[in-house]
Amino acid sequence: MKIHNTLTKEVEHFTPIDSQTAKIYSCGPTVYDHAHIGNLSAYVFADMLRRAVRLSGFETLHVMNFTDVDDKTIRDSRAKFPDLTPMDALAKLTRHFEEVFVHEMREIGNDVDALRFVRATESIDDMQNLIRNLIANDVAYVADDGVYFDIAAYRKTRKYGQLSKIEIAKSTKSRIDNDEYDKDSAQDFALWKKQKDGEPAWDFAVKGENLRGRPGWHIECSAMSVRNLDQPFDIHTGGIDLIFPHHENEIAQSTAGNQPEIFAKVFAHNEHLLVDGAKMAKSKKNFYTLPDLIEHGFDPLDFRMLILQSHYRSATNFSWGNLTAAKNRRANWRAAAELRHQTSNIDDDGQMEIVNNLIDKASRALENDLDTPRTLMLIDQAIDVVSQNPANVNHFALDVLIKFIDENLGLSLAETTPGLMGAELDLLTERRVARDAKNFAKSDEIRDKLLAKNILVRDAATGQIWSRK
RNA sequence: GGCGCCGUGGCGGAGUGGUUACGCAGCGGUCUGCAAAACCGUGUACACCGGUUCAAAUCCGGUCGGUGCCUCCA
Repeated sequence: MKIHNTLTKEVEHFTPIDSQTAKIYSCGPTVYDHAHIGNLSAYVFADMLRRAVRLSGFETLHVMNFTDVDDKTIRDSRAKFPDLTPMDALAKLTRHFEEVFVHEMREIGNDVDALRFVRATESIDDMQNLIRNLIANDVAYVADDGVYFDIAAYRKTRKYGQLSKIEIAKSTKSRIDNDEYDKDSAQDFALWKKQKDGEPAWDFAVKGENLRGRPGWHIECSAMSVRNLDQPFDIHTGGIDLIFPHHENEIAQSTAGNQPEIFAKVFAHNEHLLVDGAKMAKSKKNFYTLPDLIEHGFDPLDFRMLILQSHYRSATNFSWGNLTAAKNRRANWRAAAELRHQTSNIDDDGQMEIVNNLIDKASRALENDLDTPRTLMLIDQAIDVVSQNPANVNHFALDVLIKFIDENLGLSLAETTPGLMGAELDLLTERRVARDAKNFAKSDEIRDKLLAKNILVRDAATGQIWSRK
């Protein structure tokens, strides 16, 4: 398959380093609140990437972290659970939002069972070992308030700024608290922060001293990825906003001193989801969450369809109109899938051949840097072929198509298109009898009843066809 | 200021030198007892200016507009 690599700015052929299993690391959520739908779109991308890698014949080992200790999780947990110890409060808040996150991931069709989740708070030892190693190699130093990465020292043997071409600070040893940077240039960043009042903290022995405190953000991902995937691993994913400083710093931490020079072979970044042409962000308050969408009457999978309709490297604009378009498209796909319950199977080799051909093309599109817009176009064509004439549906072709869609696009078509239940089926039969007797008043009445159950009935030449709204 | 990205029909969204993308919406029609369904048909789109070329939405230069990163951020 091919994938765009931010390191080279090119679409490259991809094969796993060990030629069999692709090792993927995705920067996961900071679990202090609901993710907004822009966050979620990044995870749809990560999920689609893993599916495409599998489609092209490789196994995957896909790790995603929970950032469950940082400024925000500490701030909110202290505010919400002031009576608990800082550590307990932190755990209580973050475990809750982990559950929320996993639930929402499932709802939007991401295969969480194919992921290995890792908590930052359960990887503290790995982070400390990495930091000790950096200190031993003179690319990190202990300051009053914590341990910092020394970019100037790093640049003596390695290149800083592979991804972002960021300007480096002229003065060395310039640093600020809280992972921060001077306005115009990259500066030393915190690897470890000494405990402040009321903060959760871990002991950290460095050169006979206990620097009790907690890890910086960047070191979390460096430690967790390498611990679970070894180094170098294949693909590192994230939103484009993580290119600098987060991924740049991960590379620096993981390639400094006596460590391998390559951290990850490919960095794959997704563009942002926009609202009114601007980036969705918590600080701007211009964001929506999944519960917002559900409240407006949309299914989480409508959101997935919306994301798939544009390429992951193009910024896409979110609007209710666009979401409606995605919803309608998905409804059309479901209506086609529902034909498997209500039409006779026709052994039409022509349909099978066309569908197989389109699926082939769709596979190639997905393997070509996740060309989902093109994939959707091809699926639309296949849907047309199979559902054009309800009297002539090749069920085998339809099943093959549904399976392809569910495995590679994650739209849960089979699951979301169950057959009708007893009472619903009875109504349908009643209506057919009424219609046959030309009792249209009654048949229309039953049609309304079914509509009230969100079942739409239409009368094709071959009989009634239903679909769920 | 530094480093980027983008401007396509009503809304989204592909395309990257010459051929209908596609979806949703709209419009016209067919079928139907009727129908919100289905089916058929339907859009002289590519920010602007200049250049290259037999030919440009597609390449080059410029202009205008939007937007992202450079604090945390998917």
